[in-house]
Amino acid sequence: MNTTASLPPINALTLVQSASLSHLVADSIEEMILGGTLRPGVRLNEVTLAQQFGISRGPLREALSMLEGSGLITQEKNRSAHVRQISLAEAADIYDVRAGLDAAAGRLLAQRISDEQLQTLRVMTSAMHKVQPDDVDRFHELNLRFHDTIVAMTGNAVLIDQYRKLCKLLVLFRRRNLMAPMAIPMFAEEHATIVDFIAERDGMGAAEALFAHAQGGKMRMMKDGEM
Amino acid sequence: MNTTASLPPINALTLVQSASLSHLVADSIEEMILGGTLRPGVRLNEVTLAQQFGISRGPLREALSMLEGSGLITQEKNRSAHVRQISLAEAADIYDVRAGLDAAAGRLLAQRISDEQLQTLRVMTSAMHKVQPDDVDRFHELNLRFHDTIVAMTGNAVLIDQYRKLCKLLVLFRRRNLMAPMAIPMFAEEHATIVDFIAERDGMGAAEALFAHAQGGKMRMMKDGEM
DNA sequence: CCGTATTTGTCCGTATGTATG
DNA sequence: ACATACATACGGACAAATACG
Repeated sequence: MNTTASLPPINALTLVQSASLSHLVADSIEEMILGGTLRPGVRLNEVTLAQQFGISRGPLREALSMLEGSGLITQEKNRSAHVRQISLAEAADIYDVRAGLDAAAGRLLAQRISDEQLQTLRVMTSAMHKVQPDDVDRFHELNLRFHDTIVAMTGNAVLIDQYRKLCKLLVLFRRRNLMAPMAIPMFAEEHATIVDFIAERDGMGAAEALFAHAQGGKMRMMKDGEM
Repeated sequence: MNTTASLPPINALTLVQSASLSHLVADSIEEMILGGTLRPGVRLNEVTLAQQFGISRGPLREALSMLEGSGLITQEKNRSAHVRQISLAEAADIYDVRAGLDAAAGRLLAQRISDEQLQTLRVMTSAMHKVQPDDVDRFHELNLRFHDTIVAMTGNAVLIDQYRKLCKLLVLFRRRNLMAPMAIPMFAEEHATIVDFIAERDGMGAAEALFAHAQGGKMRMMKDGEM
């Protein structure tokens, strides 16, 4: 039992006892970062954070160690931890790696996709075709889900893990993913093409299409960055 | 000052003050794992380890948290940490992801390689052609270095980081990388082909060749595993 | 299956050195 | 140069879970 007051902290850390406190807190901080409560560059004071969560410094420091490993925060010796800031150049690097993982996922999935999975992808692409041309947010969400689904369908836990970690990092990049409304139909069309390659079991074609598709996204991001 | 004895522990943790104790210890444990001092499956007792390093449990637990994040150890609540064991299926997954990163690296490098870098790669491939057919270990080392060099030459820090983490994980796979001596010339030839693609700035060709090359390695590994 | 020993998870107090205004 | 805030690390403590005989 806690000897301290342990009033209901920021998030409900209770209820789940399957994971250790440090894991719970790490997940909680991660949510706060990804959700925008803790913005990039924000300083993370150990005592303050520990008090907010109603825990001691020990588990909190362990949580910070984990978060540093996943790249969500940075730590320098004897200096406070900070929520990581991703520069334009770093974001470009992440985009490139993610493109590589996208391509790998497509290639692998083309070797092993089931009819049912294919059906799911088809439903997703048709849904994207129906998005209102000005509903950029909606399309952006569907786009992320489409690519995540392709990765998830490979069943490769290592790939899924790495891919999602990269996606999380991109949230730390300051610029919002601006997508020109007129680019939406083209994007939807590219998705359909990708699914076609996978359906034909053309791993190479799928990989190429996915990489090019991702590179297109990167280019738009870079262009925004220069402005 | 240390109030404890702090006799020279297993490794020399002193001298470097740029990183925190937990980082130093994490690196040290990582070395012990990769070097074979700590074999897969070995139980890691907190107090014992802490005593061996001459530190307290706090920093040691932080180090373990980091190592869990990089996949070198596993932790379950209320149970000792263990050096991770990689199953055949997991190794296969890792091989696939690494193949994807290899392909991505080749594709990126084809876009930006310098003449000097190209020269370096050519030297490496010619060195591989000259390896004695029975010197499997030597070739294996050159092989790892060749691929690491391609990745490193991209200058993409994220890619380099992920790639090397995956390579480390494969060390935890129990089976040694058996390579049939007769396969060596073929491997060397494939490397030469890959460099040719990169030299021609054919990113797609390089990616395909690298992925196929890596898949070949995976196949041999899987076959050994089944025996 | 039970009782005991071990080990982890967590907290607290404290000392020390490093950064910051 | 000084004071304050803070991170780093130590050590002791104890409950609870686990491992063991």
